[in-house]
Amino acid sequence: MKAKSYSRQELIALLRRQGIAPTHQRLEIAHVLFSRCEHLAADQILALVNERHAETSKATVYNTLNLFRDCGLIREVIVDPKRVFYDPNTQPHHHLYNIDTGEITDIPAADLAISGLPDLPPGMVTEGIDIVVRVRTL
Amino acid sequence: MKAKSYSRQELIALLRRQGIAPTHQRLEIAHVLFSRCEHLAADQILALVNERHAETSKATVYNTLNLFRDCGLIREVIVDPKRVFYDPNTQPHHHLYNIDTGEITDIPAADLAISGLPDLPPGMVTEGIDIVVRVRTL
DNA sequence: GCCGCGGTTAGACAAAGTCCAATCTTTGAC
DNA sequence: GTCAAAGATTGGACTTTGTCTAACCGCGGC
Repeated sequence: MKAKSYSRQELIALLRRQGIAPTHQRLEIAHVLFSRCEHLAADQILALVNERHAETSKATVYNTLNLFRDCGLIREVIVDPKRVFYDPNTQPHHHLYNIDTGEITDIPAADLAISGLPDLPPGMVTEGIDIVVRVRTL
Repeated sequence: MKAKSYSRQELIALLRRQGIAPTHQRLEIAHVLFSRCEHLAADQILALVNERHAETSKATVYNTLNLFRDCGLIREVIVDPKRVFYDPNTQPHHHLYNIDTGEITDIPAADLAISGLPDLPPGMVTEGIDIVVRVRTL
């Protein structure tokens, strides 16, 4: 849960390292994503980015999120069939999902072990293993 | 992977046991779901049910799937942000998801163990733990 | 036969996300 | 700094998945 506040220069460097041109809009979106440790959906990001003055369109938010995802800067979290959440934490970890509140919490993968997984069919590679612990409030 | 073919009477009994009135449409949908061991999305079920002669509407398919889900007859599988899949297998199990083909395969939970899960915050109960192994074809 | 109640329906609607062609920025070469 | 090419952004139309609604159907009980 590094709530690190990235400087403009750090964000620019972060994007350039992935070969991404650091446009104004992308920096705004990166700032929203990386300066807080939440799991945000596209519409929330759109709202946050345009909070002060509207300058980023819906299309750009989606383009940018997909770009960041493809570059491995962020991860998609698929727990709610209604919308995708984006996770700035790219460390191996899993999720606790509160069905009632919609709240998503990280579970570090470090101290977690899964045993007994079957062998993969030949010609397949594991992209990742996602564990979602679905909880309800009593 | 019981590819059991349920008789009409068995399906009726199955629904009645859950207090569900066995209407024609519900039986058709139950038949499609339980007579094959696949993970189907709502639109696929709609198409399959109306294959011979159209007699079930989109609204009824969605109503019925939600009803079956609430009664525990089927499970939702959330792996693809585009659509929910419905799983007639209610035994504890997890999923292998092929990102490229969209194919979903069951992983029995029996021989699988997870250790090191953190304690839940107080006042919360686990509804279920879903593991998704995302694979790619080489 | 008639009533009432649940189930079904078409179609309108909503929300998430994609696509497109026009326009604007960024960048690298000079 | 200037300029052109390449790349990014945009509004709005569109698609897809799923929900809602109000009318309608059908069946059991009387």
